[in-house]
Amino acid sequence: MQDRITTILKAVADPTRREIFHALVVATTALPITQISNQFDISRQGITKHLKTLEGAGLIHIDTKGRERFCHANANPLKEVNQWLKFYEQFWDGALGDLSDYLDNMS
Amino acid sequence: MQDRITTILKAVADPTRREIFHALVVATTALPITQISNQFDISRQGITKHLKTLEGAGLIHIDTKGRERFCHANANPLKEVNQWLKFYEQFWDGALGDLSDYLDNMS
DNA sequence: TATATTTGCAACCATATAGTTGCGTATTAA
DNA sequence: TTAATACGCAACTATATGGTTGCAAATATA
Repeated sequence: MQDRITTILKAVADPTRREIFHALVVATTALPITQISNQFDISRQGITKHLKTLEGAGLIHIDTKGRERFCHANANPLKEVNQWLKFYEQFWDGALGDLSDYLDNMS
Repeated sequence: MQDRITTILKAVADPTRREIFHALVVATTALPITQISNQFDISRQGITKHLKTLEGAGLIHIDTKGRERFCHANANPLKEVNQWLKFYEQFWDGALGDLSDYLDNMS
């Protein structure tokens, strides 16, 4: 199908998916799907689709217990993104917040 | 339209675009569009579309000189991705290459 | 046992995306 | 001046994506 890194990047490229992932990361406990979908404006099925994408990227794991399916985040795949980024670090300048950032945001 | 970080992530989520960006990053000189498209199997117009997406994300800049348009990379927007990642670093484990990575890749 | 809750599956829809081809135009070279 | 080169624009196609709804099945509760 596609690259692992591509799968991960596509997963986090969607803002809703990033929100879901974030909610799961900061949640102290694993959350069942309905409870997740209650936090969003889109339908449960919409959420389920996003969860599948996140699961496919390894960013969440789903645990079935009875009729409920508990989701918890796994940030490890992001290490791959971090590694991809690392190479380009030598090509960007300074720390965040310096002049070049200011100039970048002008355009 | 959409978030800056979303625009950047979507730009790099496509493998072809990552390749183009990489080629421009490692090129010592700015490259005209035709020369870029010669390095790929897709049409010049296909490349042009990708270049526009990259430009929209601020990852490249295009300089017109005569009939040619020279493209050069700008890695700075990746700092934003780096910053987004940073928060999740506390939730992943160890250095790259340790046991948990091995386990991540098993699934 | 009857009912309510949590979920998956499938079908469907609209739009975005990755790609193509054809054609016109500006610039450079012969 | 003619021909070749580099490019943008527009139209088009196929498929992916983000979202919906309806329905059936499994599990939990009354």
